[in-house]
Amino acid sequence: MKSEPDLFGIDDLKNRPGRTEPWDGVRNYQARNYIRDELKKGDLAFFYHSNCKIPGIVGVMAVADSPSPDTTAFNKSSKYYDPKSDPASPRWLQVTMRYKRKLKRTITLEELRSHKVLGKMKLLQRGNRLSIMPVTSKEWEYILTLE
DNA sequence: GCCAACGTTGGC
DNA sequence: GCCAACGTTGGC
Repeated sequence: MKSEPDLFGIDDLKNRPGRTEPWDGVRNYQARNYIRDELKKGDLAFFYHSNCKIPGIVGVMAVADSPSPDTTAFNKSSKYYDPKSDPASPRWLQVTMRYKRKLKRTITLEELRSHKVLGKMKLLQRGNRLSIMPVTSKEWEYILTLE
């Protein structure tokens, strides 16, 4: 799961009360579908810093609840307001994420790209812009051995 | 700051 | 339904 450290980084999550944060504002259908279909309470996720000097994986977090409607879509004063999301049939979903730990070091995008076995990772696919995407268990375990 | 890649919008 | 125009993402 990507986030821009200038806006909300791993330390921001760590410093939140309860070390949790609602992951709202996702406005991409594919990412929405991953929230809806793939995320279960207790699942682990990498925290990825994007759009910054050294993009890469910086930590581990966990899904803290079940997916629920993203109510920022109904809030006219929210930057995530979406008039097409009907409260009776919410278009966008969110999930709460809980801080687990920081990696001992950042595993940079550049480093991830240098490992041939990770070549199929969604994150590394050309042109990928998804903010939420699956990691296979093999990829997960391999990446943690790099730490 | 540039720009490739991608998603969305809206005219037709 | 097509596709040009536009907006966004995000690495570099």
